Formats: sequence, structure tokens, C-alpha cells
Amino acid sequence: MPELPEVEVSRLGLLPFIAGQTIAGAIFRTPKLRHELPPGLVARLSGLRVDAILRRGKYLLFDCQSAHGGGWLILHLGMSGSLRLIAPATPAQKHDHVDLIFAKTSLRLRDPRRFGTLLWHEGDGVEAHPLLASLGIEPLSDDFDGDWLFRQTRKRNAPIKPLLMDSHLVVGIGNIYAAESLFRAGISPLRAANRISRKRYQILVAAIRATLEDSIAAGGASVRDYVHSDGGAGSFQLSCAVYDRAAEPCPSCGQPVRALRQAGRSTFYCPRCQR
DNA sequence: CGTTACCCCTGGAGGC
DNA sequence: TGCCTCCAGGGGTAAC
Repeated sequence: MPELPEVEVSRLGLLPFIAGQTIAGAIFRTPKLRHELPPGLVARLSGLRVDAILRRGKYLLFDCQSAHGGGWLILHLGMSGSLRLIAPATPAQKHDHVDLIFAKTSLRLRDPRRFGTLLWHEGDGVEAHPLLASLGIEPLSDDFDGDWLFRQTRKRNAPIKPLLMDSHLVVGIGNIYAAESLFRAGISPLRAANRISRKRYQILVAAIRATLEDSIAAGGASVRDYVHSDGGAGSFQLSCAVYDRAAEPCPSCGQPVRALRQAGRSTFYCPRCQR
């Protein structure tokens, strides 16, 4: 479900209600999401203050450092995870796995497919955690530009689209935004990465950045609704030009959008506009 | 090393 | 109505 914009919008929405608040307790209703929940975590969390919420790729990092020693909650929403701020003691529904209880609200994690992850990292240095250490570049950082992506792909013969989705190269770009960014850049998802010019990589990076930022801005405008309502992550998503629009007319040229499968994931593109 | 296949899990959509 | 198959916004790991 969530790609980088949805995770970032969740972070921005939670921040004013959670940052600086102390965890009064926690409820774990499910022993295992992607990983076993760390034993003793409820007791470990109680009394810790959440000083900040950071994002690395699609991971949310809750900074629970304290003067007496703390750590980091590492959260990934997987395919179907969502976060919501709820009134205390709101009855849990199916697939509501975790509550973090604060004084005036609770943060509830729902994840039907349980592909999500909740981990605890004791102490500081969370960036060294095995799941985070090997992550690629942040697509909204200044270091991510056309020259960088051009250099990184010189020996990559794979199609560009699955490469964009490889979090060890660049984080945060999922199936939707890979398709939309490539459409915006006029590049075929089938094109081998090492057969794209430096100039076209500059166009692609600009398209990725614009697509992600547009989506964050669209979500940011309704952040309060997002974290407080029952709307899913898709409720604020920008309308897509090609994603999930097989056989519909390309918004640019009118040719039917083509669907195919790449590396086990569905791909949508306009064969006329994207070369 | 680069690339792909498989797996984790539940639910919704569509065919019969 | 039920049953079946396929599909879904992710990503770690194993295998080629």
C-alpha cells in the first residue's frame, strides 16, 4: 500500500500529536507480523518519550532515546499497513495488531496481510540496523541526481523499472510511482538501464522527484483527515496516468495503455509515449 | 556481482 | 450462494 509519499504523509501527520509524548503502555494483539515481536517490548517501551519520528525509505523510525537510555522503534507498513490516531480505548477491529498508548491518544497499527515490520533497536546508531544499513539513496535528497543514477546503472542490463524499485539502489519508489515516473519521463519500463543516456536520466530523476513531491503535497493538504479518519493511504493519492489503467487511453496521446509483468510485478505504460 | 523466483498473508474481484 | 483462481501499493532470501 504505502510508498514513500504515503509513509512521509503518515510521519508528518503523526508528528504534532506524538513528538514529545510519553508512551504510557502498549498492546500487542498479534505475536508476529513479518517478524516475531520482541519479547518484553511492552515493558521496555513504557515510560519512554518519543522525541522525533524520522523516515528512512519506507521505514518509520521512532526516536525513543532518553537520558536513562532508550532506543528506536522501527516500523514498516508493508503492503497493507496503516497507522491511525484514535481515542483511548477505541475497540480494536480485525487486523488491529498494535497500539502505542499515549496520554490523550493511541497510535494504532492495522495490517491485514501482516507484511509489515515492527522492531526494536536498543540504544543509538539505528542506521546500522541490518534492515537499514544496506538501503540506497533517498530520492528526495540533493545527492540523487541524473549523473548519480547514470553512473550507478552503467553495468546494469536489467530493465529500468525493477531497478527503480530496488531499495538497495534508491529507496521509496514502489510499483505505482515507478510506473508514473517513467511515464512522466517518457521512458519505457522495458528499456535496459545501461541504454539510457545521461540526459534522459536527468529527466527521469526530475520526474521521480516531481511525482513524489506532488503526491506528498496532495497528502499533506489532508494530513489531519488521513491520520484521524478511516481513509486508507490511497485516499489522498494523486490520480494515476497509467498505473492500473490497462487498455484505457493514454492521457497524452490516446493510445491504449499496455499492461505486462516485470520481475513478478505488474507494469503499465504507453508504448507510444514511452521509449 | 546482477537478476529473477519464491515466499510470507489476507481480502476483494471476477468467472463459473 | 459458493467455490475457484488470480491479483494486490513490499522486500528478504535463495538460487541461477
